[in-house]
Formats: sequence, structure tokens, C-alpha cells
Amino acid sequence: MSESAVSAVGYDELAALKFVALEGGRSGPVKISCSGLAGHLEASSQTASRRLQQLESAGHLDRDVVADGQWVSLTESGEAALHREYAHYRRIFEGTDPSTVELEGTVTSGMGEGRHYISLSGYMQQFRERLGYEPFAGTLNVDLDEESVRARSAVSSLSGVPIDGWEDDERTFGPATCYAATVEYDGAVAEETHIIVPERTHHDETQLEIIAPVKLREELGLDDGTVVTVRVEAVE
Amino acid sequence: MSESAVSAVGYDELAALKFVALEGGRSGPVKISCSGLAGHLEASSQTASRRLQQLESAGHLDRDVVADGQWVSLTESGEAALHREYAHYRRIFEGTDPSTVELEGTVTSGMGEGRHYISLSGYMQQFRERLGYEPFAGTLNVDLDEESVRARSAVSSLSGVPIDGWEDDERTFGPATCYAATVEYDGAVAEETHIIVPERTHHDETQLEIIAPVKLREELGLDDGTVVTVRVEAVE
DNA sequence: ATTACTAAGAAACGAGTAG
DNA sequence: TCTACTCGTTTCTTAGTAA
Repeated sequence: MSESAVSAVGYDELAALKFVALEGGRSGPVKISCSGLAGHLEASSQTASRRLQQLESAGHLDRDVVADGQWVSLTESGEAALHREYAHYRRIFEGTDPSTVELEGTVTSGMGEGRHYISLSGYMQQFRERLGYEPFAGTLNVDLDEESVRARSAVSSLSGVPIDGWEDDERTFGPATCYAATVEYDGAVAEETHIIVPERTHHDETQLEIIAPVKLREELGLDDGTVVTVRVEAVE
Repeated sequence: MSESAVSAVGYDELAALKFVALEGGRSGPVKISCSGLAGHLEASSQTASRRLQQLESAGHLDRDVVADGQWVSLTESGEAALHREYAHYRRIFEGTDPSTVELEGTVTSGMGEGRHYISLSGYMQQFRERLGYEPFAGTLNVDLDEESVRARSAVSSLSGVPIDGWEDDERTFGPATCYAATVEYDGAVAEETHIIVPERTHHDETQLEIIAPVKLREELGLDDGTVVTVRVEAVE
């Protein structure tokens, strides 16, 4: 039905991914051997090998197969998948729903494509209905700092507002998710904003696209290079 | 190889167990329908039904099938299984190994069987070698309060000292795990103690059996009914 | 509406093997 | 050693059905 590799993996694959993370694959490539993985998974090394391949094609990890093993590291998407599990367990044992993710980054000029996309009536209508406002025709782009790039995976554990995809005669426009957020700079806070995260594409993981009913650059007095704090919040 | 139902379940089953826990099955029976579970698992309701059966026969949950659904609740063992996963995720995302579980309960007279078992040379030798002391010939039994009974499942996420089973001509003696602990009462603390948890048996989940090189009742001035605090710690 | 069988079909597994 | 292929076999899944 779809041509691209899907990011749906089963729980067995997730267990393998968890193993990689426990070995340190979150911060950089770690050397993994299939037989070692197999031991932890209580399966054959063939199965372990397959698990890593599946995770790779699901986009959850990057692999570099060398002569005597393979170097493996988690991708953003892999980290997000694990974080969703983590959020579940936190809810079970602590009763707390993760409610805020705090990110920092510098304001930057986007390519201007954000402006184009959000202006499309197919999206705009949903913004009005589901976010309760009509966004200013442009997105605020924020380049996340290194720490925030990693913390970003926690966003997918939050509840967001789904934006549906659609297609016209010429092309299809993918679905996305909006997460309520606040943007703060120098004591001034914009409360009614959302970050918008395209669902499918390998969009730039280091950037945040923010929409709001007002022009945030003016509202908060932002320029390229300004460091802002973005707090992403769960809805409801 | 073994006659009894084993508590080894796959990750698909664990996902179903997690769902039950999220629905509230940790504190008491919740009503689950297979089709509802199937939706979350992205599988058929038949598969969902099977998952619950497997979890039951693994001892991870109790079920009460009624006309229009089933009431399901987690067992100690099921909760422990989930907690082990939780511990993994905590290590991944917080970098912290859970190191202490604090339990409270009242001192009680055991049946005296603990005294008998730990005196057996097959166990006693391992205590000497692996715990570094020869336990006083008797166990201190502690009846956990309600909250601690539930917190107890966290113990299995800690690292413990394995005690092997063995058999002689007449019968077999099962393996167990010792967890380092401290026992505190009225400001006095016994540092060198271990709780001992038999592996297989459905031992009383509400009781703790504690061994130590000294007679704890004398050392700390304990009597039946005394409320003590037991801190179970990870080894190393 | 449930849960849970059975049986056909699909998917996953692991031994063997190659690179 | 390592990874990853093929392929026979086992296991798991699901549709249909019963209770």
C-alpha cells in the first residue's frame, strides 16, 4: 500500500532495540554481536540478525556492518519508540503522565516552505477547527541545541492534535501532529502556539516548526540567533 | 522438562500485560474485553484471548471470565515482570539503576520452617561463600503492610545473590535469591542482613524472610507486632 | 454481545551454508 | 569469528464456529 519503509515494529523488535539502548546505543554507535543479542533475546543468532535488519528498515536504528560485528546506534525515531514505552511504564508505576518537554534552541530562518504548506486550505481548515485559531502564515523555525535534539524524542509520548493528510489531483499531502507549546524569550511568553511535526517524512530532526495565531518574531521580539525556550505540553 | 507452568512469556504477552496494568489491573480486577485489547495490540480478538490465557497460565494474572467479558487483575509475578521492564527503561532514560526498595511490616512468628531450610548444609554452604557469613539458625519473618506488598514487586528488578537448588536421595530443594537489606527499628539498624526469596514456589507474597549472622530479634529488640523498616538494596 | 475452540493458512524460526 | 542468505519445519495467527 505504501512504498516507504514503515516504522511499525513488533514488541520483539522493540526488545532488541531496548537492548541496544541499554548497551549505550543512544549516545553513539555501539558494537553489537548477533550472538550476544541472541542470548538476551533467548533466540537464535539468525533471529537476532533479522531483528536488527527489521529495526533498521523501520528507521529505528542505523547500522554499520563490519567484518567482525556491527556498529549500531539509535535514530530519533527509535528513541521515540522506546520513550513511548517508557511513558507507559511511568504511568503504571508512578501514576504520572509526562506532561511537559522543555526544549531550547536558536531562532533560524526556515526555507519558507513551512509558510507554503500551512497556508494550504486543507491544512488551514483543520488548524481552525482543531487548534481553535488560524495560524499566522509562516512558521517559526528553531534549531535545537544538542541536548534538546535528544530530549525531543520525548515529545512523541505526549498527546497531540492529529492533522490529517489529503490529496488533490496533483499530489498528496501527508498527515502531521500538532503539540501545544509555549515559547519564551527574555521573560516574555507566547502561550498559544503549537509545534507541528510531519508524520512520515524524514524531516529535519534538529529543527522545530512552530505555528501561532500571531507573528511570533514580532510578538516576542525574536531575530535569527535568538535563543528561545519551547515547552511542549500534553493536550487535555 | 518441568511439570509446572512456567513464567516465561514473550514480549507480545508482556504488551498485553502492560495494557491490563494501564487499565488499572494493578490495584484490582478490571473488566477487559478481548476486542478492546485486540485493538491496542493490533491483532485479532482471538489472539488477544490467547494472550490473556497465556498470561494466566504463566501466573502473571488472575482472570474471572463472565458472560460479557472478563475481570482481570495482575498477580505479584505479573507486576514484577512489568517492573523489570520499567527498570530497564529507567536505566535507558534516567541513567539511574534502582538501588533501594523500602518496605514496612510487622514482625511475626514464622512456622519455623525457615529455620529448618536455611540450616541445611546445601544452603548453608552457599550462604557462607556468597553472602560472606553463616546465618543465625532462624529467619525473621515480617508481615508486609498493604502498600509494601505492592512495592515488593520492585525487588525483583534489583540485583541479588543467586542461591542454587540441589537434590539429595529423597527430595529436591529449589533455588532462591538473596537480596542485601537493612532492618531498622527505633533508630537501631542491622546492616548485614538479606531477604531470601524462593524462586519457584508460590511462597507467601505478603511475608518477608530475613536472614542475618546474628539473631535480629535480640540485636534490635524486636517482638511479634513490632513494626520494622526493611530497605532492600542492589548488590554491587 | 462475550470467550475459546478447530483447522487452514501465513509468518517466523533456526539449521545449514556462503561470503 | 562475523552477518545474512535459503529453505524445511515449526509456530503463530486468524476465520469460522460453538457455547
